[in-house]
Amino acid sequence: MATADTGHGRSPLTRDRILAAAVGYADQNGIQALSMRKLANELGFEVMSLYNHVANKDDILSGVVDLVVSEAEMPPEGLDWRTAIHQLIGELHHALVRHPWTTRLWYTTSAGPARLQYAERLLAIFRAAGFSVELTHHGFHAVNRHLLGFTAEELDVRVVDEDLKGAVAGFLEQISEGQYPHLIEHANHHIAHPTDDSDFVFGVNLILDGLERARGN
Amino acid sequence: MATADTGHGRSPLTRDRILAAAVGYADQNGIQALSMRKLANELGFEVMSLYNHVANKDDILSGVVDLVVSEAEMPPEGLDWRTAIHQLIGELHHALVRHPWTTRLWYTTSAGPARLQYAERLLAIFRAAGFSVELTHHGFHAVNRHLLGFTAEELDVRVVDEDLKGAVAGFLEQISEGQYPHLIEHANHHIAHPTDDSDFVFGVNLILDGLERARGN
DNA sequence: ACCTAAAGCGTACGGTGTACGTTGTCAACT
DNA sequence: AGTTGACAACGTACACCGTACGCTTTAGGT
Repeated sequence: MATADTGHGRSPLTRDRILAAAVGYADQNGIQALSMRKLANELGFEVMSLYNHVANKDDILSGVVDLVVSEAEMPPEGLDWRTAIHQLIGELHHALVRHPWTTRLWYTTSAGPARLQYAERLLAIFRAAGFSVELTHHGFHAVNRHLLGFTAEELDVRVVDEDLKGAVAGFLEQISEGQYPHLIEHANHHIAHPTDDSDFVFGVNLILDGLERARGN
Repeated sequence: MATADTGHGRSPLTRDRILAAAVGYADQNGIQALSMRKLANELGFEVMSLYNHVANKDDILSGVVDLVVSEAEMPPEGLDWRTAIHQLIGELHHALVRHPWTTRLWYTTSAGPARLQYAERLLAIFRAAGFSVELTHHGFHAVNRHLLGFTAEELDVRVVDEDLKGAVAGFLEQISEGQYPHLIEHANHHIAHPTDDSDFVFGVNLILDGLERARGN
């Protein structure tokens, strides 16, 4: 036989197989629907067998986030620093959008190798561009916040989708005629100009421009 | 008797009392420890009695977030727009820090009146300052991202607290000697310069400066 | 004094994560 | 070739979760 098996006619369980199945399940049914039982069932094993390969559910959650992050390609060396940053977090942004449930897991899971590598690279780009440790610190966090926050809000709005006009504008007008005029204006802007990648880029440039001016050039 | 009671010697349950107790419990034990049973026990009632005053647990979670947001005082009218924004989100920042579990609930709960009022006010300040709908849109989201992201990261780091040196720097050096030099530099910066409100303000100004330049003055 | 509507109570159901003891199946060694 | 030991898979069991539903108690209006 080509692969080892357990005698039940299926290849053995693996941490990687478990994590991959978890990502697939979360993509399909949402992260809140993911349970150890359902995941085991998906894989054709019993629940407790998973625990031979992962420590616990938190371990799985941290693992899947890292797996998603690892989908983002690192930019090539030698790029202009602004281009490098745009490429780096653009890649990550797309990975997060492909797996929308990742953002809400970001701050509650521990960082794996892929996330550490991403952070290392982002910091390295700033430093190589001549920014001080101080400004690099601010830039790193600002870019991170933008990445996570933008993606979270984008997906927040996307959930409502077509119901935006009915649910938001209608809801607001119903709650109190004219009490939230700017909120209605804002909602209408969302309807007229759906969020896209150019909004993401705009936010990044807001930060990068500010950093450049902060170091005085 | 001064207040109506149920004959068991305690005043009747109320949505507000439930929400207040939930905030207290979450402050004490963390939001993940909050269950309907524990909350009922805290209040001296049985679980199902809560459901006479709140729709379900999600309703409670949305309610407590709104209660926390309502702690933030609105800035007085007539302020310089930048000062108004700094005051508004500074207040909100402090409210979120007082109840650290709020940030992770932000994007998963539905907005109540306090949150709507906050959004309305923030948008109004931008518009009154003469920003276009378009730039107001970007500004609103950028400031929001900063507020939520900064607070989340700040609390993330605070959890590790004293162990920062041992857990982060030590951990990284152990994982691989010199593989993450910039990450170590970054961690050391965190140790040497603990995050404080000036970092928060720096991030806000990065955004506001960028917006001002974007409209061309 | 009676009736009614609301609030509190208790039980029960289907789900969760995971500890623990048992069983089966390989790999290595005698 | 036979034995043994490690380890993966299994199944049961436990404590907990959110909440549906029916019953009991209470307060207020007549």
